[in-house]
Amino acid sequence: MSTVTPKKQEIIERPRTILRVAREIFRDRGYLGLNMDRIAEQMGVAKGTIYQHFKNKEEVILSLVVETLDKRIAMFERAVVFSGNARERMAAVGCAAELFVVNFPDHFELEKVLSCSSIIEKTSEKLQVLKTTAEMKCISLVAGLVRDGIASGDLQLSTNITPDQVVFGLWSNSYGGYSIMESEETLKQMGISNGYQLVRDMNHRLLDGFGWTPLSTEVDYDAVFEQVRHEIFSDFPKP
Amino acid sequence: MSTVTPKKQEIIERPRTILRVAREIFRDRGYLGLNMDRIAEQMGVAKGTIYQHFKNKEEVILSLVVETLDKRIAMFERAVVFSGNARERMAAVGCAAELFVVNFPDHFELEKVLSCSSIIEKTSEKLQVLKTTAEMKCISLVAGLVRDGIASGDLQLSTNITPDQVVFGLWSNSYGGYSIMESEETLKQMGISNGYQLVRDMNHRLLDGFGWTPLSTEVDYDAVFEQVRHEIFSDFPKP
DNA sequence: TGTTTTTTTTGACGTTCCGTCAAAAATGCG
DNA sequence: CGCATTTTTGACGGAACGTCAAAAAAAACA
Repeated sequence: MSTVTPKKQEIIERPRTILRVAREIFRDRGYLGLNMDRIAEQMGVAKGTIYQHFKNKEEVILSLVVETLDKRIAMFERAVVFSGNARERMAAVGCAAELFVVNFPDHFELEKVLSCSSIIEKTSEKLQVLKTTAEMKCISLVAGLVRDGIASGDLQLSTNITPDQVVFGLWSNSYGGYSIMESEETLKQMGISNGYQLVRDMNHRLLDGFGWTPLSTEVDYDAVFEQVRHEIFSDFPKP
Repeated sequence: MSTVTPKKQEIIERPRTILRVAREIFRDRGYLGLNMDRIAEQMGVAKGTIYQHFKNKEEVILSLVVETLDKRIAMFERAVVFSGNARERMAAVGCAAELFVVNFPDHFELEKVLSCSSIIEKTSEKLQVLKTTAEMKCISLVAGLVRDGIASGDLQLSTNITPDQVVFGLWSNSYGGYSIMESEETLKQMGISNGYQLVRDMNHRLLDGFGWTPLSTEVDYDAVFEQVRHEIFSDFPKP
């Protein structure tokens, strides 16, 4: 017999509470300011209690990332059904990706922490799979658009290039661009004022390089971007 | 009067020794295995001695990065004078960048550690400038090639795009690509076997997107890559 | 309701690593 | 050689991680 006593309920909700508090601390005090004692203190429980839900600090970090990845999936799913041709829908995904980065800035920071050597190794296989699965979900959504482009005849890929590889290119470019943008000093010295716009442009140029019509030199995809932002993502603050 | 006693000499050489030992430890035991006590032990000196040359652990990391950045500059300088048109010389730089990543794998790891929030803030302004300067040197070398392309008429940039922005695109794409490649699981699931080749291809496509002739669809830049590797970088192990 | 069993919480503890600093050792100079 | 200066040392305080036996709370039972 399993009745849900208030106590049980509290325990069930605890992991989410821990993550909520952890994210707040990370936002306010950065990675170095985020520690298990602080989470416990902020929650009004002892440290040992946290360790009943998370094996270690790294699992807290990874869980935060997975949590936000799910939000990104939801945004991508909204974007891919934008009404327009394949390249326009791809621009819609670009809009989703940008809004995601702007609205969940801690996600990107946390991803970078995870990417440091020997951090992810401390986490459980199960949680790692959760992350990879979420990533693959995003990738397959975008790859679907590439296939749509091929199906509609707007894109012809040479035989040695797969849709996944095109996705890899877009992902590389975006991930790299957003990473480099973090170093404001470098950006300033390069005379770049609007990094987001630039990442967008580079993605367009990349797709142009594959000959995916209509080319960005023929169509104003920035207009599409604005349209997507208003029609689909009006619930997100403007960048 | 300043005679160089053996003792003085030893002290002068110490910073380099520290970095050499630190790099060895990092290679062997990763970031978490690299600590000040270990460096001291490995060198046969007390920990306090290390702190006479480096303010803290973060400065050791940053110094390692600057040290390797200088090697990258040297490689880029060799690449840009490859005999060929501007796009071929750009391919030569791509070859240099790839050989650098392959031959100094710890550099990339260290860069990622540095990019974690609140790490770089612990280092001195002076050292940070050293890093930015080294980066800018690489950027300007590549930007020079873009200008060469424009000068020779092979590339026409729209008025709202600067050479530096093109460099930003190549850099984003490469940095992002190499980062994503670290996660072998994701790569495998995407069915990507040769990540380096892919990064190369994406860079070519990006430049194609800018209409920089001769396009990669017309010329086999992989052949140029091989030529550069043999003629200029024969002293580096094959990838 | 009172007692016993099970579950949950606690926080002191051992450990690791950082960065410091007063004392000790080594060096250089007259 | 003796003394002043420079350099080295490693014990120490502090911060954070993760553990675990003991205490407290909750649940089960009578």
